[in-house]
Amino acid sequence: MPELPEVETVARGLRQAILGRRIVSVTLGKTDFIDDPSALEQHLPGRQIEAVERYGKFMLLRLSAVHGEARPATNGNAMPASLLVHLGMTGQIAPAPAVQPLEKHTHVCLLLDDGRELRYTDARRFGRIAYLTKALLAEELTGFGADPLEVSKEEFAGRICGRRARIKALLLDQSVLRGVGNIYADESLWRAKIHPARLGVNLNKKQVETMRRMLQDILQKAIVLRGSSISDFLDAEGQPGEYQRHHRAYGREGKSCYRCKTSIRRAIVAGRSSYFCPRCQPSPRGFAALPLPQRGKKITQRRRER
DNA sequence: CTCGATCCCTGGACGC
DNA sequence: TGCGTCCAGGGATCGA
Repeated sequence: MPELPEVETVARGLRQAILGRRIVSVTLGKTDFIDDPSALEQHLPGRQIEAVERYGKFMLLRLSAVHGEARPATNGNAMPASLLVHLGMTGQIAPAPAVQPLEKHTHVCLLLDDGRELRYTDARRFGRIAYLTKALLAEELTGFGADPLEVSKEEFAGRICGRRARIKALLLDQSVLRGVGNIYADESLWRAKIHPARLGVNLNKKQVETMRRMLQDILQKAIVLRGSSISDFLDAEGQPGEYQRHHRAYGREGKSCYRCKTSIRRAIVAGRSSYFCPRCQPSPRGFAALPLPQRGKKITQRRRER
């Protein structure tokens, strides 16, 4: 669930909290989501966290070179490096006093030089952590698409127009745009009044540009509100975001459209639940929404809104 | 090139 | 109360 705004929020929090700290030691729990667990234990201690960056849905902790002791500098392992962190669905990363009891599903603890630990918890372990040298990082980041916040009108059009894939699939494709996930795809499609199942090739220039502007506007507003907390997203200070209060489509099946009062419907597009207004966002020929679930379902969520 | 299906994983919602 | 089932979904992978 963490998408661009949530990851940006976490990265900003981390920047405030741990910049300049040195990693003293590494403790690992389950490691099946870590590229090379022993590389963390071997190469993180002694390095300083010099920067925290976001790249799409990834966070990059930039690490200093290892200095001091003469170390065999094989494979550039004493050189500056990065810790790549993807939060997957349920990943959380935040500093805590080392004496504080561990949350359930804590799988990585980086002891810092100020007595705190940078802790990574992830119930579902859909996240990813990797220690990467400069060369490996460069390789890792090739093939990603444009930053949706920065992408120009021309480049965006170039990446959408002419494609035979559904617009929803294109928005979710990290090699087209980096950082957009299910929530912000649906929200921006609703704002742009475009059905998620429309094909890129069938959208006109004006629609594609509207799509880009709505996407950028929504992402910016979501960052200001520190992202959306649907189930369990918390930022680096352990605070939930507020943007879920502004959702107009995502998760609103059966509720009325904020523009026209028609019931929001759901369909599976690009393998994901997609929420849209059947009136504001007319579907392509022959594309049917899922039947509305009978009353009695999702009482809790229905009541919780606003 | 694009598609859908499948897997990974756990907690929470739901039905009986 | 408790148990089984389904769903959430980013990303990798595979076959069509």
